[in-house]
Amino acid sequence: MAFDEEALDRAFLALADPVRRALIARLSRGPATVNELAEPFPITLQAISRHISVLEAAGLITRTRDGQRRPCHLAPSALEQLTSWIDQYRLETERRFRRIDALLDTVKEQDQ
Amino acid sequence: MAFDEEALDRAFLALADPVRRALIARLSRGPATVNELAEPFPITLQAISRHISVLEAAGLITRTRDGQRRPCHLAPSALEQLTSWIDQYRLETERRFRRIDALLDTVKEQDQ
DNA sequence: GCCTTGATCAACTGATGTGTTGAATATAGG
DNA sequence: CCTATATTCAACACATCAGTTGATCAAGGC
Repeated sequence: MAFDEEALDRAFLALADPVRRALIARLSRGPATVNELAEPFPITLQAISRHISVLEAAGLITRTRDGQRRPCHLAPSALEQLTSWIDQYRLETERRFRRIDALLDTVKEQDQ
Repeated sequence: MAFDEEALDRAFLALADPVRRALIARLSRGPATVNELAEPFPITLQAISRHISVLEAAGLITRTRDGQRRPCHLAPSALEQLTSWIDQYRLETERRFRRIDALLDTVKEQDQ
């Protein structure tokens, strides 16, 4: 289930916020409930709840049910798809740079 | 020069738009001017010019000068920093998953 | 049943993003 | 010089985002 354009929009937009990135950092160390996630932040629980919804809609986290709690879990496969998207262009550019360097070396050889 | 929080905001926000991602895809195949970049899109040149400014402010592209043209070049090192940011949390999560799997295997052994 | 706790929904505000049009700047080229 | 080309600036409209407060829903514990 590769990301379509709208899913990429949602995923990158989700990462474009320091609070949501901090939530991801926290979740990389293990699952947590909404209350646990909200605790370190100076903003309301409702604001954190909405940040979590954004991360979930972006596919970056999943949620389970534990009584009245809704624990959040990081979704590493979604993160992996984002790095793949970025890397395809980064690697293409780096390959191109290497080809240019090689060409310049060839010209320099002929110059001698 | 690692990305600080605001630089991450700008970089991920820059990627959270299909036009800007298409510009990056185009630039991965080589440098291009504003006019060249704008050509495939149904929006105004000014809108593309601003998208390019966003990419430049995010550090994802650099610009040179060629007479009246301002060619754009993709900056692979900035892309690399973004994948590094994502990967630190993805890899931590995957390590944690493996530890849990190993623990479950141990329990299963003892159960037999 | 009833109150508490965990979490979400709804409505509103202020800030920011994305597009437009029209004007301005700067370099190229005859 | 003068005009055409490449690009940007400025001002505006419209949509979306991030935060707030107040109300609501759902599950637990007694």
